This record gives sequence, C-alpha cells and structure tokens, in this order.
Amino acid sequence: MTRPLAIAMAEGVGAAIVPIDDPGSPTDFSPIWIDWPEVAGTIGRIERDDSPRWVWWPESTPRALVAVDVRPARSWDLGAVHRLLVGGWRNSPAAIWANCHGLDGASAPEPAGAPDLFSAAAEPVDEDDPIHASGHLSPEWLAGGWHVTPGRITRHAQLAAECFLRQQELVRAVGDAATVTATVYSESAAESLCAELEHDGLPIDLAVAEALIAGFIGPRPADAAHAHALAVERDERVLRHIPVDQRLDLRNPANVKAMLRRVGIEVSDTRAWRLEELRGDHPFVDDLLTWRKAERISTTFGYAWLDANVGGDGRLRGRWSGSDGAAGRMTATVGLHNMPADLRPAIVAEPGHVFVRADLGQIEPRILAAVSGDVALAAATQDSDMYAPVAARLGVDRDIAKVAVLGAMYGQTTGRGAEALRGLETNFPVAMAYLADAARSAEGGNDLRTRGGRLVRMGASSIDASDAEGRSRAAARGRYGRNAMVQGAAAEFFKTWAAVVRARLPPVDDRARIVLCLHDELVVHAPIEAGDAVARGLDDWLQEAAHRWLGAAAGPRVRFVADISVIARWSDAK
DNA sequence: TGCGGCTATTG
DNA sequence: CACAATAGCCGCAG
Repeated sequence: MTRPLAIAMAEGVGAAIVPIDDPGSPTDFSPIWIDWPEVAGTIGRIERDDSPRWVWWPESTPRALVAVDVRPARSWDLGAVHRLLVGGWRNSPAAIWANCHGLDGASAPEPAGAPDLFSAAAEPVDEDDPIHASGHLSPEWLAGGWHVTPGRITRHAQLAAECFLRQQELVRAVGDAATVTATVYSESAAESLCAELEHDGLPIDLAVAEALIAGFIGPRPADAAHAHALAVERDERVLRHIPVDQRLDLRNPANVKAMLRRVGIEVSDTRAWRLEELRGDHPFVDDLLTWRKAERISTTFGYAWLDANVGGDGRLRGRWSGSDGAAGRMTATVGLHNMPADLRPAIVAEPGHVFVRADLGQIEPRILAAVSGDVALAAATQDSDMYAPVAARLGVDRDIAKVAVLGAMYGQTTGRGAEALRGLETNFPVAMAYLADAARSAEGGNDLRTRGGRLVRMGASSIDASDAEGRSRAAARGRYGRNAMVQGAAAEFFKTWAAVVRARLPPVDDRARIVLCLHDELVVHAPIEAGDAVARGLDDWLQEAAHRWLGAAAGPRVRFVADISVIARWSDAK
C-alpha cells in the first residue's frame, strides 16, 4: 500500500508534510516541517526511498516541486479529483473543500473587499482561522498569502489531508471503484505532467519560425509605425478591387459581405470554406483569402507571439491544464494545440536530440468499442485500420464507413453517413445503443459519467421540449453528451498512456521528456542515442496502458495502435 | 469594459 | 462546419 503524504510548500519559506495513516482525525497528525534550503533534498530523498502518493492542492504545489527539480511519480491531485467528481473546470481550494463537506458552492462566503456601505457592519474575521462560520474555507484565510508562515503552510497540508480522506470516500461511491481510482491516479499524473510541460517548454527554432512568418507577412517591422504601414499595404492589395468610395473594413465580416456583393457575390457568411469554391469567380475572393491567412499569422502567430512566448532558451511555453472543459481533455494556451501546420517546421529538436512522435490511430472508435462493450466493433479493432472491416460488414466503401462511424459519435443526422447509419445499427447494435442512451439521457438534461467516472454536467432542465428553440437546445445537449462519453473516455485513456510514458521514460534516459500532448499525440524530446529505445518504448507503454485501462473493467479485448516516428522536426512526421 | 458573434486553427 | 479547444477583432450595451 502506497503511503499517502499530504504536502504544501511555499518558495523561499519551506514545506510541510502530513503523513496520512489513520482515517480517524488527520488534523491531529504530527506534521513534518522542512526549511526551504532542505526542501529539494529532503523531498527528493522521501520520493526515492518511499515513493509515497503525494496529496496536494492543485497547481501551485506541483509547479513548486518542478521548480526545485522534484518530479514525483505518484500523486493525488485534489483539483483533478474534484473536477472528475463534480465535472466542469473549477479546482479552487474553496470549491474542493465545499464538495468534500457537502456544502453548496453557491453559499460560499465572498472575500471581504474594500469597505463599502454594506460591508461596514460585517463581523470581524480571524485571519488565522481557516474555517469560516458557514463551514466553508475562509476567503480571508486563503487570501492571506502575503503572510506565509510555517504554521500557515502546515495548516494547508493538514486541510489537504482531510480533503483527501473525504475524496477517497466520494471516489468509492462513484461506479466501479477500481476503474475510478485508476482514473484518479492517471488524472493526477497528468496534472504533474502539465507542470512539467510548462517548465520544460517545446523546442522551437526561432530563426526558422521568423523565416516562416516572414513568408506570410514580410520581415519583422522596425517599429509600430512601420507595422501599421505594412498592414495598410496588405489591406490595399485586397481593396484595390473595390471602388475607392466603397472600400470598407476587411476585419468586419458584415463589411466583407457587402464588398463581396459589390463584386457580384452573394453569401450567407464569409467563412473560408464557403469562399474557397468562389475563388475563381472574382480576384477579390482570392486576395481576401490570402489576406485572411496573413492577418491570422500577423495577429495570433506572428512576431509578437514569438516575443511573448519563446524564452531565451528557445522553448515555447504556455499554460497547461489537465482537464479543462466538457469531457476532460487536456488544454494548452499560446497555440500549442492549434499551431498552424505551416509553422510546424519551426518545431525542431535541439542539437544532439530527436523528437519521438507517436499518435494513436482511430482512437475514438476504438474507445467506443471498449466503453460500449460491443463485441463486433471490438473485433474490428484487431485490424490496424478498423474502418476496413466495418466497411466490409456494411457493404460500403471505407470512406463511407468512416464518415458513418464518426457521424454516429458526433450525432450527425444528415449527409452521406446518415444512410450507412442503419447498417451500423444492425451490425453494431451494442455500440449504437450505448450512444443513443447517452444522447437520450443528455437530451433530457441528465448528467452523464464517463467510463473513468468524470461527471459530464448538462446544466439544463428537462422541460425544454415545448418550442422549437427548446427542442434545438435538447438536441444539442444530446450530441454533446453522446460525444462526451467517447471523447472523455479517450481523454482518460490518453492520459493513462501519457502517465505510463512519463513513469517509464527516466530509466530509458533521464534526459528524455514529454514536450507536447495533443489529444491523441505525444511528442518526446530525447537524445539521439535514446531515440530508438524511446520509440520502441512508446509502443510497449501503449500496450501497458491499454492493459491497465481495459483491465480495470470487464469488456471485450480492444486493440490500440500508434504511428511512431523518430524525427528532427515536428513536420517531418507523415 | 465586458460579452456575444464571427472567424481561423487544431484534434 | 457534426464534437471539443484557444484566441483575435468587431460592434454593442452599460
């Protein structure tokens, strides 16, 4: 049994550790205090000797540990568990505490702000007491960060220990305890990974990046005036097609629509995919689409983006979240998840290093086979291209089968795939019923839980079926819920894989690090000589992750596959 | 100044 | 533009 240790720390002050051995009264446990100079050494030694499960409040503690070069293997991230249990993205200590104590988050006390007419009569608060009279965590106490003391840090650790024991009980109450506990561990590991991704950053070659950007918008402007002049010049190349007295703002979609009408083109909106077919109708359209591309680079992925997010060490850094949003996928800022493919040649491994890139093949339909327990669909996953056997069963082309399967998971009701949907229902009735059940439940406003136990909240009443707008909202909820069960389980599986890779990389080469997670893709930065071993590892560790993830609940055998390559730059992958 | 609409990019 | 995300700019309400 891995020993749980609650930990809280503050840079420059020290760390408090509270052993959690007895579920009786954790706040009575004797805490261990470590002064700042000894923090890295002592915690590193405990990690090596005992490998405990560290229990912590989210975000600051894992980041503080990475900053002192401690990367614990096992954790129980109270924020990750809270998000799993109650859904949504909140992970503040106040919200975690409230849920652990059966309190309504809405009744939480507001922090006392600047004195005004109404707060003048408020009762004085004791800033040394963490518990408010309402039972919630005291906002004044939480806000007392300016006065960080060993006593206060120790109290944080004790409160974390208390929440851990409550969360353990809540986790046991959610579905299959082994599955949910396994998810808690991998979700917590993902939070550690997020802290590490923020710390390590993604290698980027600045010279290559600048050259690529220059290809779209020209060389770096000397000053603001020059930048403005270049922007006017770019605008002019599009507006030249419009009479001078009728030129409008290219950044205003309504104006663009009006100018399109001026050149004889009538559209309901001006999105690129719609204008693409009209490229040949008038040169204005072609120049407009080129302008849009350049404008996007200029505003979102231009020189300012490099200046703001690339460090002096040539690493691109953004904020990472282990489970934001609806179904619990990882998210990242500053374009780490939506960088245009055109800029990817700038993501280059450092000298003496390679990227080992692996992406899961057809992850969502494979996950659907697993979570639904559909034996026929699981049989199809034995093929490295599972759409081929599905197409054979349906008697349609592979592309039709693929669109139909994706359509079923997204809730599509029209188009090419809709006809093949009936074939899916007769050949894979278990999987289709699983999706239909999720959709029906969500339409009615009922919350769902993913296989790993994540609550997917609908936040809507079931009385919406009276009018057209209400039916439309209900249908949207149905599509959302149907997809969340698959996308969410896929996210949980991906994080299981990432957690295994994170745990297994150091023995192969402790300089090999995960530098990017992209929903179904992992990028590891490794010394050249470790590249092949890491590549073999990624596949082995995928099988290990599949074994763990599938093993936690009964179901047919499902095969997972990955495409793995050892490359110098991100864009080199197929 | 905050928010919804529109747009672009990715999985 | 099915499901999800981040992020920029614009117009408009307050």
